Amino acid sequence: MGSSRPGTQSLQSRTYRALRRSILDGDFVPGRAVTIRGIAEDLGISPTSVREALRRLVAERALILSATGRVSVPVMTREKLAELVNARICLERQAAIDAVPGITDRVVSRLVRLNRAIDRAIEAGDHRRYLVTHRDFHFTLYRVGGGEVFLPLIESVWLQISPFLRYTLSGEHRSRYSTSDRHVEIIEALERRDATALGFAVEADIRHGIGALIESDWNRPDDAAAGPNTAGIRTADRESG
Amino acid sequence: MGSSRPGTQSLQSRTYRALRRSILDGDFVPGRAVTIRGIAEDLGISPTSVREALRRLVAERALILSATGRVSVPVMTREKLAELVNARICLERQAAIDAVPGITDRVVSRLVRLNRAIDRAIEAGDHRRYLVTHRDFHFTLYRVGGGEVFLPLIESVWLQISPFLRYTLSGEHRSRYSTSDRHVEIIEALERRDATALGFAVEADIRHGIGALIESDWNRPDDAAAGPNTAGIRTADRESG
DNA sequence: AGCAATTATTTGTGATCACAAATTCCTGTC
DNA sequence: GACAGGAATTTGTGATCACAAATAATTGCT
Repeated sequence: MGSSRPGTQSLQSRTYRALRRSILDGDFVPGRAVTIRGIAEDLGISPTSVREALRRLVAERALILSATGRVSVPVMTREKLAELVNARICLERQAAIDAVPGITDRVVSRLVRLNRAIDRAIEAGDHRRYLVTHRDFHFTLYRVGGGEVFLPLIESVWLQISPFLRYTLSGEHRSRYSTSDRHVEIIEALERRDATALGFAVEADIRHGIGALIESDWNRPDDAAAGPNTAGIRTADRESG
Repeated sequence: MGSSRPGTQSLQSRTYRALRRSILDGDFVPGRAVTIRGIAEDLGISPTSVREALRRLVAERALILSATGRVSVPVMTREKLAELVNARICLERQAAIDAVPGITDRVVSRLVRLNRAIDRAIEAGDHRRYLVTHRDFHFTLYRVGGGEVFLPLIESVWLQISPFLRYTLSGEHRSRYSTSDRHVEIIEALERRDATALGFAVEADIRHGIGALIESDWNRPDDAAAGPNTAGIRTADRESG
């Protein structure tokens, strides 16, 4: 079909993954307009696949569709952020608890390793690396409990938070972040296979990690009104991490 | 754009809504293959819009995309159903609790009215009417708490359960269903504005309503292998209910 | 200069088409 | 009759195009 060699995924799917990754990595500025043709040109492909990729991201609430059919990166509101935090707590606590029966020492040691990588990224001030490793830590845990149901739901919530998270890691916010402390609690609960403690640790991690921003001056002067996209969508095509 | 008069929604969006409604109403049999061209012919439109509508439903996990690009109605497994029930409990308990501050007597009386409509539908043996009113009852409650975050997540879970629910209302299963009893508990908790009791009532409603099926002989001989779609997709285009 | 009206451009929409992969149907063989 | 092999059909994919709505740019007027 089309022009794909066997083994190669569809162009639309690769486009989707590239865009999603860019969103998760914080390359999409809230408020910016995203045009089909703009991305199609950046990627050197026809608008067809881009349209489908964008619509998929709209369906996952990573992007929003205006009444006139225009796609853009959603702007965060306090109410929405509070709801997203609630959703994260609901879903991720349950996903973590569901993971407990499947936890092995191997998984725990991997989480310990990822946690060290997170600390290194924070110390080095490497935003992107922090986001990647932090994401990897959480999803490594949630993946243990199986979950063709919970994971997509959680991913949708992360996609909605990610464009906003960009702010948390740039500038003065970074110093307030001691996320890894809570990760240690998570790891300790896992070592004891203590589901209840794990649930509280996950909730605390989320609440302290993001919830703190609700009351802070996060609504900084927008670089949102900036021009059209070209946000450096990296086409690198690896399985989601 | 295209050929739509102003005020009319896009064809793709109407197609999506029609398909989603059919899924929620139980017209889609698990395992059945859904083809782009098939639906396009049924609806008398070009494949383009249908493809986008289908992909959106795939993104929402209402349908699944095989490795070869084929779209079909997912087949339920015990594990997945257990996960879906867990997800419903997580999300809907929270959504209900979030609704409590916004509950008015007017909402409560509407729920009472809907609950009576559900009972009537059960007595009359009207499956479709039962599904519609039952859905209306739950989402009327969840909508009170605002929620541009929780509602889409809950809708995704409902879409995943719906094709399976078709079984619960046909044949011998119906007699076991006394869903409305739990709805009364929900209403009583709402009248007292008792968030904690409400949470338990919602959980009980979900667990008893669907959870009972996990242990029952729900995996009846499939009419799944039946021919291509043409499942009577009703094109009626009203705002989602 | 400030603002409204008009023109030009951009952008989403949906149809059509060519192509190749996947599926189905038919046939021939054992 | 069951099954493998091959032709015919179906199906998804992605590009291209015409069109109209929406946005941006320009012009003209006060």
